[in-house]
Amino acid sequence: MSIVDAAAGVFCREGFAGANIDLIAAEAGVSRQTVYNHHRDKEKLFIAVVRDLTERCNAGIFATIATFPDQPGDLEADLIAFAVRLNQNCICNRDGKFLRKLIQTEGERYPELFAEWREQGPGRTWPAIAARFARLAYGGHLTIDDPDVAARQFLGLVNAELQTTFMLGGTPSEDEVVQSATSGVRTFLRAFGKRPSPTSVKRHTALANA
Amino acid sequence: MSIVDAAAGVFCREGFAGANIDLIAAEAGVSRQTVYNHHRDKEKLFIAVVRDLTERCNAGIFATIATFPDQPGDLEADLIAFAVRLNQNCICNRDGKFLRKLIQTEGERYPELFAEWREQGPGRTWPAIAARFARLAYGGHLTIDDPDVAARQFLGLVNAELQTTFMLGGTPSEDEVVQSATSGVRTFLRAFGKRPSPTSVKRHTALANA
DNA sequence: ACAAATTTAGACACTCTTGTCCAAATCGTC
DNA sequence: GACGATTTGGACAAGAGTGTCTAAATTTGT
Repeated sequence: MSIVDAAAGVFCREGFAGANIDLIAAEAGVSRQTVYNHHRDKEKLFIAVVRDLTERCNAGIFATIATFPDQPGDLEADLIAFAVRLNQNCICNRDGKFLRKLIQTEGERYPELFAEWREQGPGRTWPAIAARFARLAYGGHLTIDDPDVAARQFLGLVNAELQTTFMLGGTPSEDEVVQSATSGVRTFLRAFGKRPSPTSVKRHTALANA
Repeated sequence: MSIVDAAAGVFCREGFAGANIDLIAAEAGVSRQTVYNHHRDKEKLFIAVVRDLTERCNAGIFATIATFPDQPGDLEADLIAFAVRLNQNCICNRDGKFLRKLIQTEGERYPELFAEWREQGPGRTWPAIAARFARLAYGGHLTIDDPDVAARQFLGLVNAELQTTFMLGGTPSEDEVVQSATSGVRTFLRAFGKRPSPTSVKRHTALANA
């Protein structure tokens, strides 16, 4: 395991102040001196860790966004599968857990560093997801006013059941992820889905609602 | 300011390991020795802080749940107002912010302590909110399958726009809270609200949906 | 005003951690 | 096998923090 990987784990478990360079070195399987050779001091090492996690997580998220259903066959099933992928590959995996925890615990101590994350992360991924929803709406598969809002609500819904687990730093089971995604997508489609018109493909109807 | 209050602030800012008893004493306006007189050691003090926050937050949440709209005049406006109250009085206030941060940062270090919180907090408040939604559904104002799921989705929706701010430990502005609650409730009602039947009061229709 | 309880300031021992230094060992490459 | 670069382990100084102790000061109740 690389030094940065080991450091990520220790920083997450112990926090910045509690993290011990000896322990990081031991978990990385190198001597303490090597840690200091590669990264001048504890703070530089921490910054390297966050940058590394941000990059890897972003890559994963964009790769997953690329699998967003464009020409849905069964929209419900496709969205559920997408939500599950997003959770399993980007949010519940090691990198996602670590990055989330570091942001929560040390975000206030390094405003510039995490402002960077905010721009590169949510600032780029949310619009990307919103664009995919806009495309579905344009194609007549959804009825959406504001794609940005819809995208954030989609994420809020499919993670609604996992909040407590996330808070405590736990990893939800595959079952829980599927459960939450399923009920989340169902609600999402009740709000934004087209009303049952199984035949028409190109009609771009807006359903008045009150 | 009491010792426990000062300790809450310092533990939140610095984390458990980084918190300094001298600093806590100074912010509380007492001598270090007094801190040790009241709370045997750092860990006992930390536990006292979490217990205190949990109690106060729970009290606030239940007080706010008591204002849940039972006989809604304008359901949308009533739910938005409720969501805003919940956020302002229980989640965005000092206690809420502190408790959330302590759970996120130290949750894994004190499993029993935070298991207690989980039982007393989400374990009791979520069902309470679900019960209020069930009542609205029973009264014919909403169409809900599973009130527990609906309650969690309601919370996920009205907070959907505030996630990033929460993550970084910030406090959303009143405007942001209202914005998020408004679009969240609108979506919630699109999914669970009764379809436009402005006259009938007691008809308990279930709308098939695909 | 007096006695008991509490608080205070400071000194103190102890532990832990960071970051540096250096000589010996190990590794990679030719 | 030899040479340069890297790694290693250990010692080390400096600083910071915890928790204890004590004698003096202050508060509290009566």
